[in-house]
Amino acid sequence: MQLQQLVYFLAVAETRHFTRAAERVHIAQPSLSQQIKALERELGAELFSRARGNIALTDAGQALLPIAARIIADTETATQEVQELVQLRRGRVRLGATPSLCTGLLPDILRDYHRQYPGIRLIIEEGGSRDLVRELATGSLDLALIVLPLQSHDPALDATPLLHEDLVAVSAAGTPDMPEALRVQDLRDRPLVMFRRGYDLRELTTSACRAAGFEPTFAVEGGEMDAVLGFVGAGLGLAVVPSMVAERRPTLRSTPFAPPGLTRTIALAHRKDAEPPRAARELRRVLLDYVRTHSTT
Amino acid sequence: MQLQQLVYFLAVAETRHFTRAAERVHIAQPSLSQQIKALERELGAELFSRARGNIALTDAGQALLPIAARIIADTETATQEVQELVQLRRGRVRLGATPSLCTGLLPDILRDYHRQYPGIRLIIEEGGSRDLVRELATGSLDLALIVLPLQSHDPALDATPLLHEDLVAVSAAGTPDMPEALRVQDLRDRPLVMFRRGYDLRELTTSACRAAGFEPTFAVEGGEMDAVLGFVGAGLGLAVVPSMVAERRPTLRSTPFAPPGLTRTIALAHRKDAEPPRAARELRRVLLDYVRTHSTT
DNA sequence: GGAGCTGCATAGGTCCAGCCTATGTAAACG
DNA sequence: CGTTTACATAGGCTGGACCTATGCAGCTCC
Repeated sequence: MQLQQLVYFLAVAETRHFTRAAERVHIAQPSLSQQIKALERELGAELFSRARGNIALTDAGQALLPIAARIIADTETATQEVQELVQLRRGRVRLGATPSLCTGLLPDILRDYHRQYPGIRLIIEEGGSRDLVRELATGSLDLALIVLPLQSHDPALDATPLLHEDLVAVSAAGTPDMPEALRVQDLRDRPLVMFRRGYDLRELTTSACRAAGFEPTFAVEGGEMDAVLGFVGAGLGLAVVPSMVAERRPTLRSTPFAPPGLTRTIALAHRKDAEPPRAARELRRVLLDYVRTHSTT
Repeated sequence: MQLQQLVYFLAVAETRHFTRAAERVHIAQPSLSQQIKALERELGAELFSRARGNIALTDAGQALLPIAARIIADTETATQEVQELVQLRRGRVRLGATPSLCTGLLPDILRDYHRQYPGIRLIIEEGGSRDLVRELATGSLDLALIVLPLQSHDPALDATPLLHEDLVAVSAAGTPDMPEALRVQDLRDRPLVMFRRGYDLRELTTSACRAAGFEPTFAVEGGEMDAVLGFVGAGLGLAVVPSMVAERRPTLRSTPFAPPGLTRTIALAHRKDAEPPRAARELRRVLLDYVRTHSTT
């Protein structure tokens, strides 16, 4: 008995037609006839009654059918099971994240993940949420940490909220007139050091100002997180950044916002339509575990 | 993937030894190494860790092991299931027969058959020839004992004449004016107890009367064999039944028909286009044997 | 009714895969 | 350090799985 023969048998049983079954399994019809005949010879029983135009299973065929189907299904699960293991031994995960998360949250998590799966290459794409969402959609990312809510709400994305980040204002150590807590409208009189276009923090800050009734003024504009913090340290102005980032720069003064404060929600997103690769699912698990463990503390 | 490869894999997994595994499956050791390697290549993962003298399953191998074992076990049950059908240890026969045969001929034959093949379920369908022929054609019966000639002659049926039944007239014990032998035209003056529509005996009797030039009159009409015989016993009239049936009711008076007599031919029919299942072929053989043996006596 | 069509079976040829033997190689052991 | 053990590799052989071409039975359609 051969697995191929069982596949052929199933094809004939389903199509009730030798010629069409042969097409389905991509062999010539005589080859299929031969193989079915060989199987019948080995089992010592006819499997089909070959009435013209009406191929039907004999009782022997009916007895074989469920077992053959299970065998073939098992071969597929077998390869799949092994594949999943293989994919965790070597492979890659392409993860997108906002710059602030790349420096804040990710290092610890990626260290854990890499310790568990040293064969998996980690490919990090740093960018704003909008870019990341687009790359998720095109399939050039497996997972992405993005900021909610999504501007371009894509129903094909599954986004799980992960954590709420407090935003704070950072300023140079000797900046005068800094209150204990800042209100958004206090930013009206203070020039800001603003990130380049595309940063989620830029969108968030400007829209918060507009909601408070004014257009923010920029002392400097453009640059990544590091540059912005550098400009702030040089006294060019204030910047609004996640508290997690501010904590890593003790030389800068960090001022919280007055209640209700300014927060943003980070979510973990992936395409809904395609199951992510095993390595990516595993990273997702590690991420969710990490956040659940550390948010309770 | 090949079934052989899985067998080899299991052998190595169990013996933890390539050379001994090769002996067990009766191939040379290099062939086994090759096949295992081929399987590993196809799955994209090593299945064994080849430490000298200590062959062990990798995690991929462990994942494959139970599924491979199940697949191989399934192939064995598959052949076994079919074998059992072939060897008539298991299965069913669906046999159609006219009511008179069910009480007359069948019990003995079915007893013989069941003694020989106790694993075969016997499913008996009682009905008139016309119904039985239709069920043969649709495949809901394997074999049927029917009355010849067929009204709706179906060329797709193969009907082998089995035996000629003599028909006799049965009457209540005290019925007056009963001759030694009856002619069909004698029925003109005598009301009949008639079977329900669909009974072959009804068709046969009425058409015999019509052939003799008159329309029969019915004292009662409808009912199965038992009821008809009961009505006859109560003196409601005569009925025409197979002699075999009449013999089982010694309380009734049985009168033969004058030569050439009234007979009907019972035939064993099955579909011509599809070979009947093995169990049905065997029942056919038993039936023919029985009739041949007992008709000579 | 025969010409064409459909659809499975058969015939004959090709080629690859699975098996073989012979040999290589690496570890273990006295 | 030779010997043994045991798996891997090399290269040749053969059967079987596949192919194309053809046969043949039943059906349709003019």
